[in-house]
Amino acid sequence: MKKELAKTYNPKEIEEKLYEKWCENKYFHAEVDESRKPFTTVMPPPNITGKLHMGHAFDNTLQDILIRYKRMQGYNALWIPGTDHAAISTEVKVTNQLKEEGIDKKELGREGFLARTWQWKEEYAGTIENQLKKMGISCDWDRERFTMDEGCSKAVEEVFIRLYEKGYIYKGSRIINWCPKCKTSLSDAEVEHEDQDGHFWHIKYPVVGTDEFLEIATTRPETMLGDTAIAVHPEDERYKDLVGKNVILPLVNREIPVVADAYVDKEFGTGAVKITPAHDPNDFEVGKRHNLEEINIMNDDATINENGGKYAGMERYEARRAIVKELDEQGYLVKTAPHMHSVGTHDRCGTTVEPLIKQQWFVKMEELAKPAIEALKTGELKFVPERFDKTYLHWLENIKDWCISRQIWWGHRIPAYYCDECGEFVVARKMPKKCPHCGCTHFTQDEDTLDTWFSSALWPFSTLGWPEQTKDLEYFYPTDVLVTGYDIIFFWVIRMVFSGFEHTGKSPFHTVLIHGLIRDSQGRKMSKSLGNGIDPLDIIDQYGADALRLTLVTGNAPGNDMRFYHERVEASRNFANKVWNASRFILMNVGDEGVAEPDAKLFNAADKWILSKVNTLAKDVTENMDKYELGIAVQKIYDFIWDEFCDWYVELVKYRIYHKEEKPAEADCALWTLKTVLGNALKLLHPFMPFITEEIYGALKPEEESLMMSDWPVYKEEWNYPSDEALLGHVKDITRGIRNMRSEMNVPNSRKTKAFIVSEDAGFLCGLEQLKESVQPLMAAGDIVMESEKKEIAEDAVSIVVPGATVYLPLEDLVDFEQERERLAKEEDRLKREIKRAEGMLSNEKFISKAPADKVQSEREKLEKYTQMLSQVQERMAGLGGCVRP
RNA sequence: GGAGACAUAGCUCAGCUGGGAGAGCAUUUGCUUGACGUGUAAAGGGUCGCAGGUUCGAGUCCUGUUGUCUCCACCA
Repeated sequence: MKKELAKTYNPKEIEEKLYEKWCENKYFHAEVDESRKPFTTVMPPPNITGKLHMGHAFDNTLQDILIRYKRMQGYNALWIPGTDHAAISTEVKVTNQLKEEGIDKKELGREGFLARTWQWKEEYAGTIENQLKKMGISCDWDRERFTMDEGCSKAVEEVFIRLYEKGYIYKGSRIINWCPKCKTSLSDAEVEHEDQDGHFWHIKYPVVGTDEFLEIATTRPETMLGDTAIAVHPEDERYKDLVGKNVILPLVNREIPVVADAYVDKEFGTGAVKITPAHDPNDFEVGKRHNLEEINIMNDDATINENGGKYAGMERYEARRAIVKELDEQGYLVKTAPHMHSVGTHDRCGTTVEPLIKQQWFVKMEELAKPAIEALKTGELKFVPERFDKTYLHWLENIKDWCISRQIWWGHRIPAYYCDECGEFVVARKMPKKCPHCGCTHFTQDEDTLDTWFSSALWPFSTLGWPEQTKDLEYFYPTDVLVTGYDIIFFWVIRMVFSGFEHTGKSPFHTVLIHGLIRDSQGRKMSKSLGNGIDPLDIIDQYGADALRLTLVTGNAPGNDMRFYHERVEASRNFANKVWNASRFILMNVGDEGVAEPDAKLFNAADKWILSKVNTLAKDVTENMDKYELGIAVQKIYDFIWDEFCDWYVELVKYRIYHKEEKPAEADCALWTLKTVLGNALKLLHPFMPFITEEIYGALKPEEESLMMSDWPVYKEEWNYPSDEALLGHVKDITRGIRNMRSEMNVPNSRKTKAFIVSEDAGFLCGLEQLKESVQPLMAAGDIVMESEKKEIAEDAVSIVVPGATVYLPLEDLVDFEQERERLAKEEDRLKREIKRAEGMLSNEKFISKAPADKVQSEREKLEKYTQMLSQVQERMAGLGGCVRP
């Protein structure tokens, strides 16, 4: 049953239909099957905070290419999709949505808020699923997961309890990053440092018992309300006498000691530092060393609390201004200098983070990090490209304990229960019956939830059933490749790796394929605030999913960022159209009844050449795919289809097709080869452009069920035809030479000329003879005359010298002999230079002795070739000499 | 302060383990050739940032240098 294809490719007509077919036939679904090898990957779960952006399209396209490739290779390919609850981000979004409706989140209460957030989740997870489907993503929808679904939640609870029981999770009062807007603690990774213009305020403190002053400098004067010491360097001569003495804290009028601590940099500022243990991580450490009091001066919303005396109730920057003003009025402010400093901000809301001392839950990282470091060193885990090893190792080797508790509602609640009587807590799977400390029977669960990355860290195994030892887990785990952007190596990749080792004893994947960011045409990050984001669905709507996918994977090296602009998608769309039309031509000619495989002896050189080419292409592409060089792989396929198959083979085949009646056997060779080579090319292209390839393949081989489930092409020894490749190489050289000449001389295409091809190579002439009719139109030749030596060729002809042959085009009146002579002289010059170069290399003894034999050999061959060409040119020039026209 | 990346044709970028510089777009000029003008044939355009080094040979490896960007880091 033959299908008619439309004149231009219209993606909309086929994409949805094909995706439905794939789903209906369960092609994306994988089950345990011991007879086959699994290939597993888990999708980095997109946040349910909104629609997918171009980065997601990129990430998922790469994964889809790999999974489709492996599926065709015969692996039992499993790709698990899902979404992430994105704790803080989602909570912020829902809170804002409520605010717009005039509802305060607190009014709703925890339960009400969670119910509302689940609604949000349903809506957005649906949108995301839809978007992924439009992109052609072949993940197993039957296994779609959510980081807060039952199974993932169970895994989270189990991990928390196990880590607690092993002593890796502890509750402690430590200085943490606090977001005053979201009113929650944050991990170090969630804090972004940005340089801001600020001030350096120099303040002098009276030294008790003297009339001296000690000058310090600070960027955050409001924190002086919580100062409990001044620190100087122990070897700082300037301040040696002051160590041990006290100073008066201005405004507050508290006496605080001067301590010596090596943390202080003598060269920086005044060399004396105010110490606020409750509001600075370093000061906190200094405070611990010197047993200093920790005075918390701030409320959770970053207003000053009752410890701030008369500043209590003021917002932090308001307090700063008031304090500076007052210091100035009272003569304590020495000077104010502009100062650029780094300010920590919350990566989700941009609010300046406040370091505060809080009771929080932490994961002790040192031990957990060890196997993750080791894995990279032993090769159990590798990054592509390798340079990300350093990023990974640097982070792990300097890792600090992970603050995992968050003071928000949307997330996994911490399984710790506090006794209502004595306040002691119990970590347990269920609410305990009786307090082991006091016997009380009433408990309250910890209000905090876990960092969103705590659950995504378990994603590669929680989605396969862990903590149960399921068949899925046994068969599909460890997964194979993880594809993700370099921006979440710290957040996610590292945490998955150490979690994998800790809970399953294995690395969760052997390879991490890292990609970059998609930027706009000017190289800027796509962001909501800039409004420069491009919606992948808009692109799909305009150009089709395949064009989008091809754009995302072309011309990009792993790990590098990419600029996205319409011209690139247009180029991809044009390629899709090219494939479509070449296929249309083939389908029109192949006919309904199909073509039987001809006897190999009947193939002509062009057939063998293209079979040989597609054969090596399969081999090369496979190698590139295995090295994750997807951009190189697709470039080779693109070049093959367009430059070799369409521009040469299809053209070379037309003569035989149009003369089918006379010589049916020859036409069949052409048709069979067209169909076969196209089929293989479609297979190779399929992972990149799944829709168009599947559609065409369905028309080309209606007897087969599906392209996506067909076999990946492998190299065949019987399709290796080196001599035909060489012959076609010559034919192309000659054709290009003729076209070039005609173009230069402005010969209209309608004017066909004879072409005399003179060569001493009988084999070549014989091969060419076979292709004569096929090749004639490409050379715009009315006839081709082949001769072993120059005979009766009109004097008024131009000559084209190619390796092994000279071509004469009798262009009669068009030939300007002066011009022809000049051209030949230029050619002679060029060849002489080439010969000189080759001779130079070959006369270099070191080259002969040190270079690989095949390089030396190829230089010799070049020398021979050029020498021969030179004599052809010179012969022609001599022949021309006798007939100079006045 | 530490680490990394990039610097190649007018623009955006490829170039894998070193062996005569490539693509797409843009520009110029032909072509209604029975799949495609979303096409086709041709042309112009590069001291591969700079300086050294290793090598028979460097866009590719090493060192230094300049410029741009990114990440990490507690300099108050």
